[in-house]
Amino acid sequence: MARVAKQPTPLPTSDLDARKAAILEAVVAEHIDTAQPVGSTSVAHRDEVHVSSATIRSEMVALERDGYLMQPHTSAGRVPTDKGYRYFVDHLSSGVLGPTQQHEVSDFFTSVRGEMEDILEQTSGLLSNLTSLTSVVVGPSHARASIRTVQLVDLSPRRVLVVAVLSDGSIEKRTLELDTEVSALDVVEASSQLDALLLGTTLEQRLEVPSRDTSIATLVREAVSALHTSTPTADGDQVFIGGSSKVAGSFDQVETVRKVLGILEQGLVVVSLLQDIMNRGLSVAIGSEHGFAPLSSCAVIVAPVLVENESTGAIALLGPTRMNYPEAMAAAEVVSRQLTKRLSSASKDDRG
Amino acid sequence: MARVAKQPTPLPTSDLDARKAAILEAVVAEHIDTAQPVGSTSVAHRDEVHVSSATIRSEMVALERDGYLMQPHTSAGRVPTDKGYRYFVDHLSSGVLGPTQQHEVSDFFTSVRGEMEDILEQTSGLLSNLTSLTSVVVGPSHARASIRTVQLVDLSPRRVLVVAVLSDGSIEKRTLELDTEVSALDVVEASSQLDALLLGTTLEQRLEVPSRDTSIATLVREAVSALHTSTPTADGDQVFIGGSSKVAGSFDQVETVRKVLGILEQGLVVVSLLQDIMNRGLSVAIGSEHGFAPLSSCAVIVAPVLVENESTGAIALLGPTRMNYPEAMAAAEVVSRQLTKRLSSASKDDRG
DNA sequence: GTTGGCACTCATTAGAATCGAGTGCTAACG
DNA sequence: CGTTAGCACTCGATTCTAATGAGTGCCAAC
Repeated sequence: MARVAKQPTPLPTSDLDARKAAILEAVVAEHIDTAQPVGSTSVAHRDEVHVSSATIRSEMVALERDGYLMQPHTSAGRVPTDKGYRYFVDHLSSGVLGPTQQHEVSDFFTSVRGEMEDILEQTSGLLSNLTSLTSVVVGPSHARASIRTVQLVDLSPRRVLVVAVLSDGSIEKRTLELDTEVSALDVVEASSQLDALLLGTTLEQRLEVPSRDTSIATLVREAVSALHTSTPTADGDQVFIGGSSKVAGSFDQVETVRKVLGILEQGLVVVSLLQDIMNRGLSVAIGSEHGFAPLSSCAVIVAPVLVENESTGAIALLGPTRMNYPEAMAAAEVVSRQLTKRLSSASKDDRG
Repeated sequence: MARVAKQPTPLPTSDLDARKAAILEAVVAEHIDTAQPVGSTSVAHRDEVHVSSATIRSEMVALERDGYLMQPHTSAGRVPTDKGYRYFVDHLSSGVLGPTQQHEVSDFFTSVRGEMEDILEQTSGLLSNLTSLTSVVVGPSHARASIRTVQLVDLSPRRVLVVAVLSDGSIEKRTLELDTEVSALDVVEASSQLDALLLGTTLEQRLEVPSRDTSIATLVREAVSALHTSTPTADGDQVFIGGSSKVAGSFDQVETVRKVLGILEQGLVVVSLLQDIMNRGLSVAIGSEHGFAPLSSCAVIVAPVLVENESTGAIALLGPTRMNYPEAMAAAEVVSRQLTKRLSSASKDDRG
């Protein structure tokens, strides 16, 4: 009972002796390179271990028995299982970005300009370029940001635009379609009432609006309720997907490509998948680990994007389970750090 | 030597006799259905023509000689060439949407709510659903819209947000990163100066800004220049792409899928392609017609979206050259009309 | 415990035979 | 003269078989 409280059985599934680990590493690395089942001799020719192929073979049957490897069919090489990749990721891989790529990242972050949305979108492209994987960037949520200013703009006698500027620099807008015409003066008056009313609140806060019946009061009420209604599409979150064409380079079954793309099209599904992975404290979800069947041949790498030490956004990489984990994880890690830095410096002294 | 003058002659390439046309139609229709080369007997069994397969064969050699059909190899059926599709589109296809789809469209447009961007994005999804093709929706340009309001919002002592509301309800924002701190009062003052200065102008108009050296004047100057700088990403145009997963369903070569997706990722390329097609007065560009080699196995259907009788936006469908033209063209046509109607009713009485 | 040797497995490849969809040609027919 | 039935022919696709060889598991020897 000392430290042998695993499952019901005390099999030391989480630790392999050094040689098994080395062999597993070799198999995974080789398979990532070649996308082919790898045999005992190819492992012997690498320099992770220096034993004969026969020895490797006998170790491999052990690794297969314990669920780290599998054979597509008798007399084929071995392929890592999800569990095998998991061990590789947890114990073995320690990737650093190549110097070229390091440069690419720092060049990017020193030169990128413009609004947050643009930066996030371009970051997504950067990640995808670095790794040849599809990337997902979820922008920081605006839920916490408070309202700095609200303004009404009359576009036409019956159409009024509500524009709210939040403390994080983002903007929410809603168009009101009115039943009756309003005068420009009423709009101005309602606008300043609104501004006073909402200043400092967040979009999530519900608040009591005096329900008088003047046209100005009606206008104010409608504007408030419109602002508090989230838009039908993205739930306030901004999702940027980069390099979806990379999906087609990752799988050779066109049907798999179609499925994965179909999922990527549903932004909300992707966001909640990432949320789920992060909630479970993972940074990598391999194959069946994320419990999302249509993506069972994919692995997802997630890294949080912190603002004021809270994780509000995320960057993710999506690719086949046989992706280059060290490289991809390193890329995600460094980009996440840089992006966090960028966003923090932008928000560190906001006037809430 | 009587009528044996083929090439440099006034051959009536643009008109086929009725039977040839019927046969061509049958071949195209069948090939759209089956994606296979179609033989003389399958044509004979359809009811476009009622002649024997032998007759059809001899007509087919003529159609092939004239470039409407081609054989992948001897002893295979015929496949339409781009020219064949072109004839089909110009002379033969006359599609109407099925009643179910008509309903889907009108339901959509009666129930869709929200901001322009959301509507455009959802329209893109609708089109893609209707046709099983990838759709591109290019939002109306804001170039013509005049400024209704400009406001400065101080986010932090050194960061000021410029928010411009345009007459079409769209918003442009720029963040200014200042070298020196500015007071909240200065921001307010600059804001009202800006508003007065820019009201009624468009983003394209360059205007003289008095270059005094007060901190307020500097702020105003920077704000104006920021607004006049277009964002690095989309050139003011908004592009919405829907159903990119449909690409994977349209081609069975994964490499083709990758190429097409790669192009779709470059929004600007797509937009200029659509522009080019429309400039040439086409509504359909088939295969090599659009002169864009990477998409030579694709056809593009474009329909303008009019605002105040000017074409400022566009909707497009992209698919394999063997797409269902009648259906796709009908869908593009009706959605374009509905969208135009929607946008016109929204802007018809804007206060410029 | 490690290794070389060896028999065995089985997907993949190559080649040969066959099939058959579809053609082009020709002769007969109305 | 246009249309059609008949027929020989072509050639990709399919099927089958045999050969290949990468890779394994086992065992005996080191």
